[in-house]
Amino acid sequence: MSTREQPYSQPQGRTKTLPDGADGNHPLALLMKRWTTRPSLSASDRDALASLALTRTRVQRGAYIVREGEPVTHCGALISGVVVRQKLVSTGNRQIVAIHLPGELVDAQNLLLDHADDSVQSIGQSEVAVIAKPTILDLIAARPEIGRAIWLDTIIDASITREWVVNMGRRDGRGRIAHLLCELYLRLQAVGQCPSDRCILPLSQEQIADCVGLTPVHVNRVLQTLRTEGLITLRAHRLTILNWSGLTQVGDFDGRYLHDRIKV
Amino acid sequence: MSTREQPYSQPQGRTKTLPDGADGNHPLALLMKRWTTRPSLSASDRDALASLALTRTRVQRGAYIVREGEPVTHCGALISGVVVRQKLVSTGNRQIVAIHLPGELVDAQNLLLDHADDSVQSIGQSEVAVIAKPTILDLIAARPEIGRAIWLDTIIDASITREWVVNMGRRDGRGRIAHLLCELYLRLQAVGQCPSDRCILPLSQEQIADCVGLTPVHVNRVLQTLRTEGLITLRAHRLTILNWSGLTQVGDFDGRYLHDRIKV
DNA sequence: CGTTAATTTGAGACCATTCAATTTCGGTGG
DNA sequence: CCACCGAAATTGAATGGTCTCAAATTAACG
Repeated sequence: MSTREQPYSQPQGRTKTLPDGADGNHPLALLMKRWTTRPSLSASDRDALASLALTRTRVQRGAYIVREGEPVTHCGALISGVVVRQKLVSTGNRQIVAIHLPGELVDAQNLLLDHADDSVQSIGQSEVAVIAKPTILDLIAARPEIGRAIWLDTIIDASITREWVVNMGRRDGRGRIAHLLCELYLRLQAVGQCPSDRCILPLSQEQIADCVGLTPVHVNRVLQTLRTEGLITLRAHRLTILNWSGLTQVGDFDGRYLHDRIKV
Repeated sequence: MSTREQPYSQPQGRTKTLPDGADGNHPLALLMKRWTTRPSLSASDRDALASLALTRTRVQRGAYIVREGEPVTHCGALISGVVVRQKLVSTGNRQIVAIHLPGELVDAQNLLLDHADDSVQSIGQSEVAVIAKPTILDLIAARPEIGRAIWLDTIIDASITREWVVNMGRRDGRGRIAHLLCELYLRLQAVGQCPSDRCILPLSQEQIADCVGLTPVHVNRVLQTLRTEGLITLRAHRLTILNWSGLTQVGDFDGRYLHDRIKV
């Protein structure tokens, strides 16, 4: 529900340019790894990606990467951290419409639009590879396979959003939260953030509430029931799945809508 | 909520092939008209579209055009009628995740996917231009601008879906229904189905309920309040907007998320 | 180790659901 | 043209899920 996030920060104040490849990996390494299996990019396509002009930036917790209504000049690929897309309603309440994990494009859908129609905000601290819009559009024009890969990414994002509509429309609080946890667990696993049955869930209860359309108070109570039923453990951002089949049952979860965002 | 739709019909039984251009217009006329303004296709691109191999089919009320989980072999463009995308949950309840109007692609997102992840069902009777998936993919490869047009369409669909998430997550019944009516009114207007402040709203109250995540009973009660407050008239599928600014206020409606799906 | 954010708890009010039963409506055949 | 039928819309009353509004407790962070 929160509208009281971090105060709006100016673009120049929100990020910090880092030396390229500060951690020894290419900033787009996760993205390219993802795209080798499914859209199956050629080696030369991958080279083109690798030599793309980009700025590696660090985004502070709560800072905005894109603001609703702004003209779209850049496109971002998430390197590390977690980022949410969100919209505000007139009462000031917030609805999160998507969660982005490392290796995903943060606002590919804005490439063909003049103005962003939602905001992108960083949970915790994150790193983003920022690429100028014309750079990406030229790349797509020159290399159709990369264009297809990006298109496929937006299609899978859309599929996830549709499942969220189902989640909010036809499941009660228990189901919604269980479903969200199942999705995030699989997606975190796909990007190597779940060594075992436990993972770091970077969302607060208030942010979970903004994902599933409930109040933080009610999210709290639902999580307690999931805990006492032995389905999960969750505290201090550490989520453990104690009973996967039970959780999928409560959440009516079938991961096929995630397509290539999970390991099959 | 209904699971009791028309009984499942076999593909061969559900449609009827019509002579091409039975009404004097090209089946893709609306689509091409839409794409001349915004993605601004060239004349040769439009020619390529006009000579595309397609089958014009009539779809009976309640029949399925795509079934969830099926392999995707075709893509459809809606010529006339109204069609919904939907998913079922384990309780048997239905959630409608999108509404498609004439001139829109019905399952463009499935072009890059192996299996459909939701079903497409015809409200009332409709006509669809069915195009084989390889035909479309070849066209996109040969004419990147058409690929972009289709991509933009999927992006706008995704934007609408995100607004639906907001609608279900952060608005009460009144707001949800008012918002849906505002959206449909503008979109129907964009395809020339609203000569004045009145239009044909082809959804039953039960179908409205499945769009906004409520029960038909509650939709009925909400509609009554909207009527008694002098905002709308709605009976027998005939919707009249009596007080547009009042309705947009109740629905917290800002149509920018519709992008090119409305006339500006 | 203090300060702020996040989580937890309680009780009452309210929105929406459930489950029928009833009425109206649109279309059909006599 | 009327009688009829099934689908859609409407109504009622009781139940239940979720919200609201605090206040208290716990955890996170510099």
